[in-house]
Amino acid sequence: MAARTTPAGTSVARERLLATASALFYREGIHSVGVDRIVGEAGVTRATFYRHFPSKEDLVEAYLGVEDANIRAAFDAAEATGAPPRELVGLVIDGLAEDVARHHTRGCPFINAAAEYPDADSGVRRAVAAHREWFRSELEHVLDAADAPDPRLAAAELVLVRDAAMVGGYLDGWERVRPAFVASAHRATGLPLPLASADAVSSRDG
Amino acid sequence: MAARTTPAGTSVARERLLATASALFYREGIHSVGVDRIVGEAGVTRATFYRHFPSKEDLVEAYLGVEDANIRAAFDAAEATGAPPRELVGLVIDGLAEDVARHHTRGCPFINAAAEYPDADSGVRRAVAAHREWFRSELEHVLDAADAPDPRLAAAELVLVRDAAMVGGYLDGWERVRPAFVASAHRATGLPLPLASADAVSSRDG
DNA sequence: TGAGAGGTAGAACGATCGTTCTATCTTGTT
DNA sequence: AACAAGATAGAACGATCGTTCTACCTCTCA
Repeated sequence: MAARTTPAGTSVARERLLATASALFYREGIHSVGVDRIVGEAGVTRATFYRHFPSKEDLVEAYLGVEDANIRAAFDAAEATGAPPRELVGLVIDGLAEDVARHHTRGCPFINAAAEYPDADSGVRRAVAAHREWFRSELEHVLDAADAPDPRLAAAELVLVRDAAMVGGYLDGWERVRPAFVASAHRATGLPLPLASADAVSSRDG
Repeated sequence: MAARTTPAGTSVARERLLATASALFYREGIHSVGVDRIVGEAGVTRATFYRHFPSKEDLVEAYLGVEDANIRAAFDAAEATGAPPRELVGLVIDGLAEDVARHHTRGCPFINAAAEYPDADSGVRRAVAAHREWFRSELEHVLDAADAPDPRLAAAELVLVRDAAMVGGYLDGWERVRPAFVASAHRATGLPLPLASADAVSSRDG
């Protein structure tokens, strides 16, 4: 066999394509962004594109994979703080709020993608479903460890509230949504609100 | 002047176009549905299309106008029952749940449209913003009449929860989302839960 | 050093996008 | 019956869609 100029499955061209496409897909929607735009802004040619991705849809799935990995990493980081379970719930909620406020100002990448892919059997929708199921069960796990009264219902409610926060943050502005999000999220856990967090809810934070 | 074969601004062709496009836009997304599809399924030709709508985007805005009118009509119907304010809140929540369960199984038309129109100044996004603002203030009005403790916050929370219910109903299935929606919605009002409604939450309903 | 394979370049494919064209038909008024 | 004007028909526009083509370049290993 022959030369491997980069580790298997990666290359600078692939990285640039994925990073460029991720930004464009998120900001402008998927069907609105053509392959010409992507290869143009990534500084590569169409042939290079199709050497790394069998089709545009594979690139879309890779984009969702990046988003999925980012969120998993954020959870891992929160858990790595070693905070006690009850505190971890607060960290997670704060982290979700921070994420919506700073990074996901154009809504949820998965919800937005699903809006453009009506076929539930498509690869994109499968990726969306898999991500959402992981997210829900991860929340349930965190809530269960914190002795929440009904972790399953609370996790489902948190998913709801977080979905809404991303949508509302995009369409109505985060500053208008933040109070409702914080109030709903903490109440959804079914856990008593720690004083420090209660203070954060009403006055400081950003 | 000359013949007016139909009332100003309407015609059977226009009605068919709007009805057909509304169904297609909602089910399959906006950019995914071409003018060919629309005129084909509506049984008219392109020239007819462009005689009634200056461009495809005008048709999209008309589609959102229909959705907006439908929801306003539902509110009017609920208010026309003459139910006392406190009961009206329950009627509205039940109505929203019913709507998600039966009619809006592919998510929220406005949220989905916004996912495809990143430009906040576009006509589509303006229509989305106008609808959302009306919806929020309508909820606030209903909650205020029912003596909710904080109508403004409660309305914002209800919008959040309803957004999430539509998204979640689409992506996760309504039966999985319903309990979380009902619980979150009633708690968001800040009002005590009437016994009859509490019963409905835990057992009956559909 | 040259063989060989993966990466890159840029033109070009057919299909479909939203839009516009001219010609024909329908309809109420004169 | 003749006319004016809106509605309809169907071909056709240029632009862009996702995809594929052949030629060239740039490496590692024999």
